[in-house]
Amino acid sequence: MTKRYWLMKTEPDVFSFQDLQKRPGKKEHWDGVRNYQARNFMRDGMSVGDEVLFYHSSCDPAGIAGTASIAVAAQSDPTALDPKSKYHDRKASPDKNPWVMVDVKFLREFKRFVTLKELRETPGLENMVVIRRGMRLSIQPVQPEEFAIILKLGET
DNA sequence: GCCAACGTTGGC
DNA sequence: GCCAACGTTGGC
Repeated sequence: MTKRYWLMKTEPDVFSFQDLQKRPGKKEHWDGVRNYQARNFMRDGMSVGDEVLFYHSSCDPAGIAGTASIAVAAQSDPTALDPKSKYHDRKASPDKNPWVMVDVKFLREFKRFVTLKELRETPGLENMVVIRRGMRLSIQPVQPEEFAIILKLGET
């Protein structure tokens, strides 16, 4: 299977790229996704080895901190079944849990944080999902050409 | 803190 | 199955 590219959003106050780097094995479960479109990307699209732009949202400035990879493909998300979790879904049950998570592994921190403003201004990124008005999807596909352009921005 | 955009919920 | 109300996201 060919490698795919993704963008994954997180609020750095909750879980940042630096937090990921500090985790054992630099890996963490990407749990708590409760949107079907994002779930479908994880479940149907993501494979081990896919590369991810790690996006910080709801902060100033918003933008991409670095890259990660998919370490484990979609698996059942146990937080949906945990009444104590803030991601608990009362409609989910062990034999019918609609929610999945993947494991994400820290790959490389950019030399330079690439802001959303810069994404908007960079030729070749005009069709990126993340710059679309009103776009709230927390997991988005990224074109290989877009990924390459952003890598170059982050490393120079 | 504002508010536009969007997804979800629930009454009918 | 429609759609108004509501809640959330997230840039500014």
